[in-house]
Amino acid sequence: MEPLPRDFYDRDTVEAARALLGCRLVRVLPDGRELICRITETEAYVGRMDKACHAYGYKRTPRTQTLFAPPGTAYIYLIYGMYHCLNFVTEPEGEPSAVLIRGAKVITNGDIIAENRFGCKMDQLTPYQRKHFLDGPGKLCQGLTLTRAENGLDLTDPNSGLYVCPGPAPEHIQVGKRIGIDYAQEAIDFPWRFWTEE
DNA sequence: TTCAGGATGTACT
DNA sequence: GTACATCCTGAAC
Repeated sequence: MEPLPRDFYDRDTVEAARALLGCRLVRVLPDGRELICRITETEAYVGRMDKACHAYGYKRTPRTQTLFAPPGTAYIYLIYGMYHCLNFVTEPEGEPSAVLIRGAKVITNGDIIAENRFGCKMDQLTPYQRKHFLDGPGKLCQGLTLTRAENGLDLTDPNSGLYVCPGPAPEHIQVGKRIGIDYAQEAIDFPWRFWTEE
């Protein structure tokens, strides 16, 4: 399948966050194996005016540098010292904005993802582990072996190791406040989190 | 099913 | 030194 073009990301971040639900996230490992899942949960972050965004007010630091890259770039950072979060840069280059990928469902190679997450095959997981398999940003990155080494990858390049393909849009989309941004004052209440049960 | 606590490193004040 | 776009475990209910 063809990766989504740069145009897909070159637009309003909140729109992009909605549009990404149902799309296929493809991670190509160095050995060529493909881990594919369906995006089920996203959040929008807009540096121009959103206090929850790392690059709020166009703040440029070594970490936020990637947010100023062209749309369709992967922004991956370390959180809480142990986990990583995957984002897709959006809007025209120079507008530091991105969509956080918060959750997904496995489509192919679940056993490899389970190995990355828990060190065992899919069928060894407890019901709890299975139910909450990739329903968090840290879990997703752990399952797909995404770290800061993958920060800056070009999502429109099928050879980059990480790209996104179109998928069926979900029929029902839920909307709510974003998670874990209690410090962000008025931005706490922005309804910029989107998810689907499908 | 919910809850508290700890793990862990870096960015930035 | 403090906060952080988190996750897992184990105990209580």
